[in-house]
Formats: sequence, C-alpha cells, structure tokens
Amino acid sequence: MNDSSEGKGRNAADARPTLKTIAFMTGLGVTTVSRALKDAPDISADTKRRVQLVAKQVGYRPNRAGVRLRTGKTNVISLLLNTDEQLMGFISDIIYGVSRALRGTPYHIILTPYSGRDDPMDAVRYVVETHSADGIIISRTEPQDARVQYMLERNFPFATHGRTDVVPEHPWHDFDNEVFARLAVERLAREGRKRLALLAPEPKLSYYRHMTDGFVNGVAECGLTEVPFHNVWVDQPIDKIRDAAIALLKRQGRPDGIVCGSGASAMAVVNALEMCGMELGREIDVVTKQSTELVQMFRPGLFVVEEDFRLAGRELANAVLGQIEGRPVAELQSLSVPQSVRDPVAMPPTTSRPGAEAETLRS
Amino acid sequence: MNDSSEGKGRNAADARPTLKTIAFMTGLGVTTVSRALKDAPDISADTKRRVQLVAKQVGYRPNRAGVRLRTGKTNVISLLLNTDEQLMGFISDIIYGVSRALRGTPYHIILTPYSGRDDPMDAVRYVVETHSADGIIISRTEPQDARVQYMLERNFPFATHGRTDVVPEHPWHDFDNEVFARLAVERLAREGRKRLALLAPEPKLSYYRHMTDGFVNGVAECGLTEVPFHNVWVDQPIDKIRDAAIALLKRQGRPDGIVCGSGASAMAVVNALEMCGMELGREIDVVTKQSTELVQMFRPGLFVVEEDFRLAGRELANAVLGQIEGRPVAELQSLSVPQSVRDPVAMPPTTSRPGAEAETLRS
DNA sequence: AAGAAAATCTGTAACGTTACAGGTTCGTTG
DNA sequence: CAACGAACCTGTAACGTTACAGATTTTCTT
Repeated sequence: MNDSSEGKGRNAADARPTLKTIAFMTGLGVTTVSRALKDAPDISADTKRRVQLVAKQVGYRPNRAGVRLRTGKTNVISLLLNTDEQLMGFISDIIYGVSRALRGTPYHIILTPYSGRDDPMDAVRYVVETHSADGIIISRTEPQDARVQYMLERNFPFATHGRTDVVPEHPWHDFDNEVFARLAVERLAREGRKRLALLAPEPKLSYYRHMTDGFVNGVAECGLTEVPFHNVWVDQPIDKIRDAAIALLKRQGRPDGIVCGSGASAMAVVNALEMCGMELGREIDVVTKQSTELVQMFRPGLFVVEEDFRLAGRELANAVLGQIEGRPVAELQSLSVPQSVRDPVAMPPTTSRPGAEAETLRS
Repeated sequence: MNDSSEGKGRNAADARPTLKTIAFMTGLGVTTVSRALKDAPDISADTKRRVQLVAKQVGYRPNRAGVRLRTGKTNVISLLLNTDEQLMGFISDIIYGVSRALRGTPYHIILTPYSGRDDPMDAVRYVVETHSADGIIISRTEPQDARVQYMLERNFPFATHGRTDVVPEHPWHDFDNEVFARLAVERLAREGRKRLALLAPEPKLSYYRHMTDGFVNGVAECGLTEVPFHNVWVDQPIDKIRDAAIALLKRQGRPDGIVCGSGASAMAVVNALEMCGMELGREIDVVTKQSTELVQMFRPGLFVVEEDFRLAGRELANAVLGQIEGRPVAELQSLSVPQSVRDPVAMPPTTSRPGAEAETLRS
C-alpha cells in the first residue's frame, strides 16, 4: 500500500470519489480497483465484488476527462445539425430517438450545429480532428457525400440519415422515399387524379433521386402525366414554396394531384391552393409525409404517410454505436419502408387509426 | 531545454500538435508556450507573437480533456430537455439560438434529455455532481423550483427559461405571458367577443400564473366573462386537448373567444371547433402564440402573437455565460414583451408583415 | 560595483485514468 | 526440495494541461 494517501485536506466527504478513494477504502492499489471495476480476468472474484460494492456505495463515477485523456475515448456522439432549415418538429424527434438509444450507455449527445452558409465539411473536420466525439451522425446526405468520404478515409465511426453511393459501404438509416412516392402516386391514381406534380427535396440530396424515381415510375405505370414542379424544394422557406405553388396552380394544365416530400411544405402547398380558390379533395388531392399529428390536423382531407423520426434517431444511434463496437456494416444499415397511405380523416376523425405504420427492414 | 522530445515514433506530421510540439518547434519550455498562448504578463511580447504564430501555423487547439482534467473547466453548456412534450419546432429554435450565442466561444452544447417520467432533478444532479458542464439551461420553470434551489446552493451557473420566486435572484429569460394574455383578451374584446376561455400551461409551471393573471385581469377590465377551461394544458397530447376543447364547446354557455398558450394547442382547438361546426372568425375567435409561420398558415383567421424562441436561446446562453464570467445577476435577466397581436391574414396574405415584433427588456 | 528588483523563462507536480511490466504468494511438478 | 507456473495484486509512466515555486538574466539603485 502506498504511504498515507487521502490526507490532503480534501476529504472523502466533500469531493467526488476517485479510484484513489476506493483504493484507500479497500486497502487495494489504484490499478487493482480500476481493473476490478472493469471485470478484468486477473482479479479475484472476491476482490471484484468488494470493490464494486464500495464503488456503488460511494457513488463512484469515472472521471470522463481522465478516461478521455488516457484512452482517447470521449463517450460522446455528435449530432451534426443544419440549424437553418425548415426543420419543424423533426429535429426534436431525432434527438429524442438518439437519446433514447443512448440511455443506459455511457454516451452523451453533443450538438455540432452549422449554418447552411458554412461548409458542412467544416463541422465534420472539426469533430474528427479534435476528436471531440467517438462517432458522428449526419443528415442531408448526398450521393457522393464528401463528409462520408472524409470519415471513411479516416476510419471515423459515423452513420448517415440517408443513403449514399460511396464505396465502401457505411452505416445508415433511411426512409424509403421511393416507396413513399410510389404509394402516393398509386393512391392519387385510385382517386382518379391524372396530372401529378411532385414537390421534391433539394436535387443534390440522395433522397431526391429515390423520391423522383418512385414518382416517375409510379406515374408511368399508372398511365398518368407528370406536371413539372422543379424550381422549388421541400426545405426552402415556407413562403417561397407557397409562392411557387401558386405559380404552378395558375399555369395552364395545372396538376390535380400533388405529392409533397415533407409535412411543412404540404401546408404551404395547401395554403397556396386555397388562395387559388381550389378545394382540397375536390379539384385536387395532396399526399404528404407526416411526422406529427399536426399535419393531418391541418387539413383533414390530406392523404398522409407516416414517417417516424424517433425511430430514425434510434436506428442512427445504434448504427454508430455498432460501428464503434466494430460490428459488421451490413448489420448497421436499415430502411424504413412505409406500408400505406393513411385515409383522410372524416370530419369527426377517429382519435387513433391503426395499421398505417411503417416497417423497418434490415438489409 | 529538455533532452530529446518529439522522438517517440509519433511525428509532428501525423497526430495533432500539443503544447509540447510547439515547445519543441520554438525551443521554449512547455510552460512558457502555455502562458504565451494565454497572453500572460510575464512573457515577452516578442515570445508571445512567435508562439502564437507557430500555434496558428500548426493549427494548435488545446486538448479539451487535458484542460478539463487540470482545471475542471469543461467548456460545455448543458441544455436540459424534457423530450416527451408536444414541443414542435420550438426546441430546435432554442437550440439554434443557443448555438448562435456560443459560436466563437470555446463552448459546446451538450444535451441532457430526461423523460417526463423521471425526476427532473436527476438530470440536474447528474450534471452538477459529475461536473459534466460549466453551466446549465433549464426550462419548464416552477415558482419554487427545486432545481433552481439546488443549483443556487451549490453555486452552479445556470439560467432558466421562465422566472421563479426563488431567492436569491438568478439569471433567466422569459416571454411576458401576462402581457400576451392581456393583449389577447383586449383584442378579442375589440372584436366584440364576450365570453372568453384560456388554454393555459400546466398549473405548476411559473408562467401559468403570469398567463392566467394577464387573462383574468384583462377579462375584468374589459368587462367580459371567463369561461372555465381548466382541465387541460397546452403541453398535453394534441388529441387530448382537442377532446377537451370539443367538450368545452358543447357545454352550455360556450366561449366565443379562446386564448391559447401555444401554437400546437391552438391547432387542436381550431380542429375541435371545426368539428363542432363552428367557423373561425364567425362564431368564435382564437388568439395564440406563434413561433413559426405555420401557425398562421394553418388558418389565416387566427390572431397570433409572435414568440421568438431563437431569441430566447440566445438570451439564455448569454445569461449562463455571463454568470460563469461572474457578471452581476441583474444584467442576466431579460424579458421579451410582445408588442401587439398580429392581424389575421387576408385570404391572399402579404408575405411579410412588419411591426408585430416583440421587444426585449433588460431589468 | 554591489545589491536589489524586474523581466523572462522553466521544471515539477498534479488532475484521474489505464497499459504495461513487474511483483508476491502458493500450490504443483519433476 | 528446487523450479515452475498460476493466480492475484501493484507501481510506474503517460495522456495534455496549468499552478506554483523557483531559476536565470538583465536592468536599475545607491
């Protein structure tokens, strides 16, 4: 045992206990205590039990700075957020999901926000270079995403919300926007609509392709016509979308069905069509994604497909953790496939309507 | 100078530079470099310039774990979030505001989420005990908030979103819900409404008092009648609010004006009144807060008062930082007072309508 | 010119943790 | 009974930083 220890004015009572405190209390060496707490094989079962008991009693918690300095492990997952989109509730749902998945693990969530004006690479570079997290979650994924390439090259654990074409494979979670668009088109066809427009995501993003593919194929297979609506995207400012929608609806050969890639944009579109004197469900139908009840509450006549961002958060968190643990990539990719389009609510809507959930597949 | 240094396989090229790296490059001691970088008075101007130049050149960034271990400073602000409310976009706005205020400082934002089922004290205790942040931002403040008391006792820097009655004073930011409710009532009175109901926050929260005071006083001064609507709160599930509103509207002596304490709840209320066959602006008027354009887009007939959560985030962040720096508490309290009720938008609404902003006062 | 006082710089130790390279004890083997 | 090995424990050093208590040199005082 080392000489005196625990004599330096600071008492066991006041500051938080460290390994040294426990070592002193048990009469063991600091190293032994450290190893006992992590269940190392060269410590006797008896000692382990003793140490763990004392540790629990005094409420020992490893000092994160100590661990981090020594091992480089931060026990932090960084969520990279573009803070100036039209994100509505959906960020908080992802956060909820991530934090749920991280509960019970030693991981913390740290936000690394970047504004749309900055290069998104800067945020990634910052986290990787300063190693301020053990893993990163990014969204707004592009087919050839520079951030993905950067992290792959450096072997830095991450998961993307959305797929990429980058090789080698990496962990991701995605909502199947191709199926969404196809379901939407089929539904509009069944409602007798002929001329459809799609309000798609920003073209550089990965899911632009998915959604437009689903839409275009659906339109072709159902023998319908596409009305071009290409000058505006779902994550643009709400009034810009509305103005573009008004222009669309005033043009010759306006659509009688619109598929909207996000709930907020659907509200803008509906707003626009009402300003043009059209009635939802009469001259025109709109299908959209919804992540909160509010969308359907907005106009009961909307057709909606559920997208669960809390699930996305959970899947993304588990994907990063999985990669940190070194699990094979194939297990860390999941796709959430929407099953159906919810019926518009009748004027007195049922409080909960079952059976319109999405199903999550693992590749 | 110490013997060899920088010889241990790891080269200046590969890993990130530390003080030792710069010490080696400049031929100075590690201590000198450390002091030079923080502009200490006992280092010559010449040396400081030299060291700072080299540090910038090699892209030196202090190792957070090292600093934290040595000084106890984490350079982290923790945002405590109740993750299972009906929070809508407003969380992301606060986050945006906080991260904006923290940009350019060495501070990171870390989220410490807790579910409504947990004791909110646990999250606070965790952060304070493990010292996982230098400051905390909390919301859902109560008049005698146990968390506030706890942090005050321990001298832990924090700011609250909402005021308390706790002494001594502490940093806070708040939206003036009393003025909001009064403005709302006055506006409804001017519209000729007589029987008003208030959809208030949860009674245990601080701003319940503010809002109900403003409402009750306004109703009295304008010579109107209050219709009780006390069994439901703004942050309850959306369908619960709707059901309660339906019950309210089916009762004898139903209100002809409703003041809603949040945008999401106003949507539920409007939904309810439409399900009861009432028309907004005809049999009844609704005033609500809005933090995004979406609320007014929901039904153009809504009267809205703007609440700026991004501003709140900025003010809160600055308040915590101020307390960490030891600035006097009086400077760290701010109240955002709404100026007016926005007019309902005409059917083709103007894209931007000026003059309905809030004004921030410092006490 | 001796001594005092600035002006600069530096080594040591410590924050809490863990990897590593030993120690010690005790039972077993030849 | 010496040698060996298993079982269990421990001290040292290091991660990067900064407080502290000197060192060294230069400049000023008298």
